[in-house]
Amino acid sequence: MTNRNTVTWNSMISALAKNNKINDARSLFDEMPLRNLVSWNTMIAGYLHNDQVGEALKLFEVMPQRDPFTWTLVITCYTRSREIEKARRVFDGLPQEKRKPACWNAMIAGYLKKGMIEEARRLFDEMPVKDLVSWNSMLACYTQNEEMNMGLKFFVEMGERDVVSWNLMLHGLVQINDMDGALCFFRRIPNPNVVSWVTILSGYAKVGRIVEARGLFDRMPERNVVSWNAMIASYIRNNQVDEAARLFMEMPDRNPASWTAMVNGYVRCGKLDKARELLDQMPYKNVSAQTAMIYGYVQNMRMDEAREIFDGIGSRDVLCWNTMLAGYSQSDRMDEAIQLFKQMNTMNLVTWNTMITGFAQKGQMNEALEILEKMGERNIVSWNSIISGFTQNGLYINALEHFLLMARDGKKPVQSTFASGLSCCANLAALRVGIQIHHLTVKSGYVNDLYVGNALITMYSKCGRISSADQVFNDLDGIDIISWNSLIFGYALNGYGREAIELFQEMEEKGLDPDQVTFVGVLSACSHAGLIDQGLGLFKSMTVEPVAEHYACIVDLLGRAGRLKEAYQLMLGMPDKCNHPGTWGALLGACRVHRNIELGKLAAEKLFELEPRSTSNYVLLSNIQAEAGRWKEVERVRVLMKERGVEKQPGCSWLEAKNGVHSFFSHNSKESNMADICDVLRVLTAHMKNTRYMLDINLFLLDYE
DNA sequence: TATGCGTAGT
Repeated sequence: MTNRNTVTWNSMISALAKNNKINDARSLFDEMPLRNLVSWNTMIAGYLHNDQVGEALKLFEVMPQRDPFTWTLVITCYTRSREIEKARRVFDGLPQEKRKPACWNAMIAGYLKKGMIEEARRLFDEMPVKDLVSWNSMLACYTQNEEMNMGLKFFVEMGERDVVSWNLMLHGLVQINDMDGALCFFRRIPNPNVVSWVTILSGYAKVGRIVEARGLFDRMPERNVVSWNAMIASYIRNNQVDEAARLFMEMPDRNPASWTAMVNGYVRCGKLDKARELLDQMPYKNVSAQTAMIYGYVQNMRMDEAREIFDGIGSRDVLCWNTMLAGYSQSDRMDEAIQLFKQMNTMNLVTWNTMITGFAQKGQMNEALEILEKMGERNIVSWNSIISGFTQNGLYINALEHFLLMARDGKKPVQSTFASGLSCCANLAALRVGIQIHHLTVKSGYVNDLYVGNALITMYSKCGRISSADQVFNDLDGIDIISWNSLIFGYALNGYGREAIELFQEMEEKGLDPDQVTFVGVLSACSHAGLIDQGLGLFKSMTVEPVAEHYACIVDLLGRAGRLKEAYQLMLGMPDKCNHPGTWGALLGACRVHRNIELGKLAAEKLFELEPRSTSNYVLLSNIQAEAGRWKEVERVRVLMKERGVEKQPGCSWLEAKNGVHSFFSHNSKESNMADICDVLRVLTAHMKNTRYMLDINLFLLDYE
């Protein structure tokens, strides 16, 4: 059947496939006059080489006969698509005599990719005939899973070693950043080849030792395109894109990886137009380079250009889809994200998580939950996205519920989970739950994480346990500006103005530069504690550019002292015309306390303009007018509210007692013992009548109605 | 003369 001619066709197909010209290879395969078994195997191997597992399997289905080569190829197909069980079924179905060592080796390699070292070892021990590739495959299981102690033991036990064995060990040492060990090893390799050199070179680049990497590159006895690519990638890794570009121009020949590395390099340093220029010049564009370009556009909010590249890609992989999807999801364009999502036929965990994050950011938590339900396997990122989504949308109880559901799903919280959970407790003033989560962070070893520590400071502060906040602050191994700011805010919130200022001074003495947030904290501390002069002094001596929030603090501070005119004057002098609701809100609040109707009206009108749907502004103005007995004006505000479709939200508060959180709404409270509670309230109200709270009782009654 | 599987590097 086979003639000389068929062999020639076969070798041409193989050569084309190995040079990534898979479509040309297929054309030849279809055209050839006489195919033998080797032709089919060659074509399947070609598809595997080009990462087209689906096409490979299609050919396998229709081929007329099979041999051990074929079976090895099929096992590799399944291990590449991470379907290890299918691979194993094929393997188990083979009769003993057809199980060549390569077949076993392919199976071991499959377990390696899944990190299933024990399974691999069992198979390795069962093998009747082991060749050097078998030993190397097993060694790779150890070195690629950072099991270097086992790896070294195995390496020593190996009767025979080749340069692949040495290179595997070398790569393992590089992966755990043990460059001293790696260099030692490299020096002892009997005949290091270009792979050995590239491995050690990349290792130095990985730990930032770019000069040593370049030294190795210059000393390499032979260089191929991968060596050049590795050096280019090293420069890009270390933010030296110009040096990389120089090498790119110099190199004798380039492959798609060279181009992709450079496109990626320009994208990483923000030179998008350079990246695009290169991409357009690429002789054979590949999906990796195009995806890098899409990523660049997406990160810079240039979605139209990203889409243009995306639409021009013939065969997209899952990374490409996910990059485009993340672009829409991050720029709040969920409708387009959904469209894309529906068109995808291969997805992975990242795909689903991207959708969750997108919905969560838009506040569409029901949609986010729907995705969580539908996805099969979830990871910690899926749960974190849901929990932080609820947190950021103010749905703290739901967030904490899902904290528990996550545990039921068998996933352990990490830093960001704890940060979200603690933030919920802070906002709910749920001290007991907060303390429980604190214990969990200790148990799981995250208590010294800076994010967690800072969240703990805020949690204790907002729950009124300033001493605990202080203790967390002092116990943290390393603190940053956010830790300082959190504690300053904590003191401010709890009325310890002087302590907040002291902390601020301590921070300055330690040589730390306060930022804008620090000043908001310390100014609000002055305001809450009535430290007028200190506050004004600090404001004048601020080392950062004042922003609206600082003005709001000062307006609040002056307002509380009754210095309304001064506050208003300050606002007029703000750099850009004051459009900050918080500042006007502070003024309006002060006008109510000090009964300044004219200024209050002015502030309110401005606020209606800035946030027409905010209930509290209407209520405040209405209260001011009511206190002055100007009922017609009160009526006017109520009509205004109706016209604009603003509805007063029912008042709500909650507190935490032994057995959970109790919430109270001004209507239809869920509490069953409401009658008892009202009795107590009446007693307290009577008591308050004889105190300085008397002033506000009429307001209380007005709201109560 | 000449072809296909499994292990290492960008």
